[in-house]
Amino acid sequence: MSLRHAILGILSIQPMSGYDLKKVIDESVGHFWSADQSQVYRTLAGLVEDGLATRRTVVQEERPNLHLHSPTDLGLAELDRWLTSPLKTPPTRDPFLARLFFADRLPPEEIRGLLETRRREVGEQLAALEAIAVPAGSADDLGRVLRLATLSYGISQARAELDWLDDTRRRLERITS
Amino acid sequence: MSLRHAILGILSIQPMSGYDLKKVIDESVGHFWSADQSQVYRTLAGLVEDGLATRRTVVQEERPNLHLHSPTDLGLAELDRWLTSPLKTPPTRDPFLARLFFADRLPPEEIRGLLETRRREVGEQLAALEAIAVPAGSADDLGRVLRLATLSYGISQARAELDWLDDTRRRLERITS
DNA sequence: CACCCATATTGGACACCACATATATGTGCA
DNA sequence: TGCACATATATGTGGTGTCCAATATGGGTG
Repeated sequence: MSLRHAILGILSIQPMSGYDLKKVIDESVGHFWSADQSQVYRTLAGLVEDGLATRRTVVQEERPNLHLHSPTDLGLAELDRWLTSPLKTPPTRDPFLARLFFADRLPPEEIRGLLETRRREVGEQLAALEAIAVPAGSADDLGRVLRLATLSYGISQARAELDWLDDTRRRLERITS
Repeated sequence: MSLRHAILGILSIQPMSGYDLKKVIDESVGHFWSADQSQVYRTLAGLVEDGLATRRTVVQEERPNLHLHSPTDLGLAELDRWLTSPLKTPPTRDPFLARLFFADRLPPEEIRGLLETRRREVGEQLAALEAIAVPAGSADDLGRVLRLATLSYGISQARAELDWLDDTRRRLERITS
């Protein structure tokens, strides 16, 4: 369960509501983490229940009330504990590769279609990553450098995949022609 | 739920028991798919229940009975349907990047530690991929080419990540020195 | 006026999966 | 004798997550 920690991390930068959190997750950390809206609220409730965060209700007259969440000292300690705990890498599980593995059941043009669709998707993904703006800051701001690094990770993986797609397409053409 | 389809795919190549299936998954498709043992049996039971596979019991005197599973025509049809159905790419969810994103809470040497640990892991992963033997076959066997492609995917992604790790480490050293 | 969108939170149902544990037995090693 | 390991299947439990839908209201567009 790392959504707890991702949320604690975001709240440690800026206290916010579940609604804001969902938006920040989609926009700022969406390239390496995602969360369902209802899961955000449930996780937030769990954090409060476990004493890792506090909830402050802000009454809004024209809107539903806002629940601003902040990490407690316990929450920040848990965040730091997580940051240095041994990390168990989740097993890769890639439906695209799964299909490609069994794709010899398909006619060659369908296989080409699989690769072309993937090329389009990865291209779009790459464009999206390159469009993400990281707030300006001094070049030696550690936080900024780290956030840029997570972005460039995605970009370099996407580029490598495009190269691989070219290679693979070429190899397939050689044997299906 | 794609485990169903991965299992149907494997069974379409060779009927086998849940026990064998678990081994094949770990050894042959482990670089892009994994499955818990109990999940394999449950999924297999589900496939039989839904008429996508049949179970043939092979009585063994000195061992527990073997349940050999084969896909039915319906199962093969479902496999082919899945192979060409629109593929929804699951959101990436990378705990390592999540940590790196918030790692400015840590002292610089801990951040270096994160990167070094990752470097070792990716290096091991790369070595494991390069060690996987793909059964020999003619160079124009479509299935073989596709299976090699899924392997080379993992290899190219791992290499790109090693390059990125070098870059990132260099950038961090420049600002924390 | 009707409709959709944005704001904001919550709950039910269900899927999938991991972890632990149970059962049964043969082989080989110390 | 005892232990671990391989073969082989199955269940219980709980955690994490998605999908869908309900609720409430203001603002903008057709």
